[in-house]
Amino acid sequence: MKKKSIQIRKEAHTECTQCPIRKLALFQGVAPDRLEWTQKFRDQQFVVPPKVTLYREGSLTDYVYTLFDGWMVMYQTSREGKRQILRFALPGDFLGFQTDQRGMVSHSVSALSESIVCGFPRSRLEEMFKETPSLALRLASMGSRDMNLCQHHQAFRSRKDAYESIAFLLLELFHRTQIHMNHHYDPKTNSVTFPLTQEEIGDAVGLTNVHVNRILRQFHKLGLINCHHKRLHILDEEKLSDMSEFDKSMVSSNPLAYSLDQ
Amino acid sequence: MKKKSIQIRKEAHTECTQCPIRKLALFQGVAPDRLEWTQKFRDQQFVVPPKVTLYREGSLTDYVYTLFDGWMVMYQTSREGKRQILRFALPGDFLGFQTDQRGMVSHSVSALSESIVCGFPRSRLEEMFKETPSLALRLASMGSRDMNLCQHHQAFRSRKDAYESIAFLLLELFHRTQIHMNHHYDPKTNSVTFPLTQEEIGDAVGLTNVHVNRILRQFHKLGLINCHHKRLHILDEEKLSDMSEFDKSMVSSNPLAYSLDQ
DNA sequence: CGACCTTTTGATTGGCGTCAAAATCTGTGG
DNA sequence: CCACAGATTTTGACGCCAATCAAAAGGTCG
Repeated sequence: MKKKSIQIRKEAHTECTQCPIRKLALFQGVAPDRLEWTQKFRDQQFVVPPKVTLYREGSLTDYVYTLFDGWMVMYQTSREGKRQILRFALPGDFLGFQTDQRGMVSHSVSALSESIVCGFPRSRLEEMFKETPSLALRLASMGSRDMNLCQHHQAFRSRKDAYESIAFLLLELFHRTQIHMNHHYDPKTNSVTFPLTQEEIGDAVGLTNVHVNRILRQFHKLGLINCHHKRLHILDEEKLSDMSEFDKSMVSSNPLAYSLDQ
Repeated sequence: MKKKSIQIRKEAHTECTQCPIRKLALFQGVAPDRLEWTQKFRDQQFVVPPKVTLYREGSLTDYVYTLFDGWMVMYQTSREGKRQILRFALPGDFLGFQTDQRGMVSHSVSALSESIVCGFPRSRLEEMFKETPSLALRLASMGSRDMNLCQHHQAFRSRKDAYESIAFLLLELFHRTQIHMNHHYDPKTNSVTFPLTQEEIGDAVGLTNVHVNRILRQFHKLGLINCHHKRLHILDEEKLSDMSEFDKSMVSSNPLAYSLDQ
């Protein structure tokens, strides 16, 4: 196990332009004066190199995080040491809020590609909610989106075969990538950067890498996708969407309760 | 399809002693004066007869609910009309907060046994959060518990075989029932009331009723459980717990972030 | 160039779905 | 209290999707 230590960036000021907090989903729609106020709480930015773990399941974390750039995985480790991927975190996602009743996070988070995260002291969350109640609602709403996705996976797990599961995951990531990482999207080829290995896809949808490979080859043969060199081309979104019952609205970044949104 | 209309109880005052709001998980730990204040928002109590739907997926609900008494199911309906059970709601559970980005609830809720729910206007949630920020945190925490459970199911879905899935569900319900429905628990026989059919179990864990039956018969033969007449006896919790990697802490009712709890 | 990771392909196995039918339980009306 | 209809449980035979085992063929990076 390679284990580099996490680097802490000095002087967050210079980073602001690179990663304007304004663009992050969590803070969208918060009034500008409030926004400045929340900036006070911003604590430290980290660079997390690939394969390095941000936090490990079972630990008592003092921080919650916002992912600024990069791809990360949220996973649990089974008794036998196998990695169970819960979901992939993309820029704008919030990490580490969920804990069990002892305050321990229930999953680990590692970087797939070099990632930049922003830490926020957990102890100040309540203070922040008091000042900016809409933030609490927004956090809850992001939680709802995650919950909806998670529930969807749970509900359709055994009804879905390998084709459906994989098609769904590809579309989910394809769309989520476009929402917050437009610079990675190439409209000419309808493709996005896609750093996952087939094994990681398998760990996410609950299939072996071998079977994932068979399905992907099929998709390629049928002219639905083209996936090479860390780049995913969607050639026939229509068909993929049909076979997986994928609904864009499920990955929308702003699932706020309607009556609270006005 | 039988379809009785939902009865609305007049004069909530008389119900207070029956279903003291003080005991509900959502309001545990809230200061008494605040508690009175939240009572203002309590709106209507409903009795939902068995098989009647409280709300249907895709609707714009004006209320969120707390389940006071009874068993309910949260489910989604697939394209082919099959019911996909997400989870079972037990007294103390909060229902209907999650919505998608259009404000529509993503699941339906129906009563398994005669149930009593308490409606709360969604439009007043923000107001309430402002007055009582800890309530927002508590709501988020309950959401975290659900999310943890949901994630667990998602993560281990394909690693778990039928034995493990069913053992886990039985233990989950066994413990959750004890938390809020102690009057249903019989320490003599280590049993609880258990209104689920084998088909409902199957819909929840993603197996056919036929296969659920085979597994339950096995469990019975091995002396692990005894399930008859709407009553579940746990005979060998040790073995069930081992085989399903069940952890009591996952269903604990008070999963509040540790650093916020003081 | 060599070690290691990832992708690809084939052969075999097994868990669970599907289909079918019988047995048992439940409750409702006469 | 019995009778009967519908729901639920139980059991058997058979088939298929994806796991497992094995091994070869690229790819990538130091």
